[in-house]
Amino acid sequence: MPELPEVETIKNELLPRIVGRRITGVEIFWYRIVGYPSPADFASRLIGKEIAGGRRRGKYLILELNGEFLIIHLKMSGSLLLDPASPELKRYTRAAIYLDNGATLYFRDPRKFGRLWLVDNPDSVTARLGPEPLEPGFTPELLAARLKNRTAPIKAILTDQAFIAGVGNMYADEALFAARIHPLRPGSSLTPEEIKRLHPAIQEVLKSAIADKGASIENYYRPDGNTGVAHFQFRVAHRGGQPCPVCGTSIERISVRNRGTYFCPRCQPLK
DNA sequence: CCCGGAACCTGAAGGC
DNA sequence: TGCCTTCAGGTTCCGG
Repeated sequence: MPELPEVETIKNELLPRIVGRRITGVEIFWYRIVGYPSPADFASRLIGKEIAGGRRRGKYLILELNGEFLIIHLKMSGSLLLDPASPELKRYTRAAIYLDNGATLYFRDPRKFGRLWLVDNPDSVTARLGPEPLEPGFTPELLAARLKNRTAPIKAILTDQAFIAGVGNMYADEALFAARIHPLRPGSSLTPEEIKRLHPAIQEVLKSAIADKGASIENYYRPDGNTGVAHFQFRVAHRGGQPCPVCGTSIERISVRNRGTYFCPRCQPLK
């Protein structure tokens, strides 16, 4: 599932190959992946546009098209593939964007949750997002201030995109393990010491995963069709029943807000 | 404002 | 073997 490190990897690997290219054609194979405008307008307005640059905001990829913005969210199972070597990966293509150098950008998404928007102002899509966890503005003090008055489980808070942008299910579990905090602890109950551990833990798990080109759990592929290796570094995420790498206790799996949540009951006690 | 649960999807996995 | 059910999860929407 693409979270911040996966989208960052896609951005890093895709942009050098598409910036400066002009869009010559667009096909939509599943209309509901187009969030705005209508699929027909989306396609006709894209044709002729040049890809001038791009950036990431949370889990969104934003392509700049000289005054307009193509915004992409991969949700659970989406990939952006640029002429992948394996023809197998062209299955589940929901949209194709043809470029003036003969390359094709495939939007692959088996579960059809992904979305594409073509807008004049990116804020119309991303305005609700909280701070970027790897930007200087995300400080321990900001984290502490935002946790006040939050009674939901810390796991649910960390995956709330309005709280922090880009952290999803896997990296929330990894950060809480690194900070030795039980996922069900109410946000406002965290002590100053715990917040001091949690802040760098969030940044470190994200940076480490970016260095490993993302985690290939389920359907994550890089633009060339390769996978990432970050999941081999996971200490608790998706490791239910395996021994904790710190103390050997069996990793537990519980459900928090209907999301699979992995933690070590000994390293992350509820108290 | 904040919290929790349903809905959107479909392939994979498990039960019988 | 095969049908049926359940699960997975990012985000939005809705009710409390």
